[in-house]
Amino acid sequence: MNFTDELVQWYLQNKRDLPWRNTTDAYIIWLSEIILQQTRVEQGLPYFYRFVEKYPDVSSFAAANEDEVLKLWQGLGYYSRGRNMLKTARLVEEQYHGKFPEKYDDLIKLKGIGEYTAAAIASFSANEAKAVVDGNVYRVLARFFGIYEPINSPAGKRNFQELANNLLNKKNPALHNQVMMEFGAMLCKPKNPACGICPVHTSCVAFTTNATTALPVKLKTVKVRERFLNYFLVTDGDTLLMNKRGDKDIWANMYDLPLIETSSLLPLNELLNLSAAHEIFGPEIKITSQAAPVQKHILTHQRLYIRLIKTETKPIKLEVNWFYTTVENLHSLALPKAIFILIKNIFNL
DNA sequence: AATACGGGGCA
DNA sequence: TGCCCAGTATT
Repeated sequence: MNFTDELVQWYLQNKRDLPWRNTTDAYIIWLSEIILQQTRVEQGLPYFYRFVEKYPDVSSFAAANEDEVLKLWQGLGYYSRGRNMLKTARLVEEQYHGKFPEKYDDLIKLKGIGEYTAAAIASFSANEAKAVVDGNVYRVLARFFGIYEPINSPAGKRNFQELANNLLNKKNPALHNQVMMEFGAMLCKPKNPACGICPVHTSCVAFTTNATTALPVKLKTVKVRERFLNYFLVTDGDTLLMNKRGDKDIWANMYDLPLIETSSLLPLNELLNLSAAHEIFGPEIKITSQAAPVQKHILTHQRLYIRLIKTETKPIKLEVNWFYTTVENLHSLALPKAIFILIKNIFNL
């Protein structure tokens, strides 16, 4: 038996009894598929029952108002799904006279229905030969065939869809699609896959090369943190106040200036009214100038908004890592690029 | 081509 | 915490 035939046998013996598998009503399948987008079956199940009960057909859904739909959706997340459903129900009621479309090319045009959902509805309701590729299918294919191409790159998505299409059993697309997803959800799980009882593990590249935990590959979006760095330039022209940075943060052990970090860009007067500012300079701070406009500085994981505030007020208290140095001596201190840029024009560095 | 959009389960 | 879940729309 080949790969997919093995999985069909596994499926027939191990599948869950899920309510949307007992119908070919495109409307009911649509309900289930929208609810299950990025949502675990166990979490979506109670919502599915409530929606079917309240809106047994497209016409009743189309007659609902948005508040009502969103109330029923409450707690499920991704609320645009609910809003899009109402739009789609009304459009189907109008243009399809209440009969939910079953063809992929019609479905893909509807709000809230993308490639996956269109393929799912078309195959489950009318056995149209379209292969579904959801998170489960990505994982099963990446592992079994040992594909290291990222599943969330445009090229990767195309290639996995193409592979899924080639694998699709054209005689029974509905069964094939259910098999692939159920296998991924129940056995070839993201964590702790049950390879020991897997019917195809001897021919699975990931299993035989001990790479199940490495697959599928997913490009992680480097999440960029925003930080607002308010530096104070305390100088008489010949000396200035410096800070030696700690070893945990960016620019570890390098030198910058007295700093107040905020979680947003504060107006200058609000900044100077912070208790942090008062602790350093006392209640009366004389600002010479905001020496530079806010500078944007891009790091790999951080977006820094940096500004320099020049003051004549001497701090009433020095932090442990603060010290006065001469402008001459700046040449011997390791300054981050952003800090160097900030002060180079002031001291003709 | 990236990012926003949610809440929950799991290691 | 970080990852992932029967993805899609928007910028």
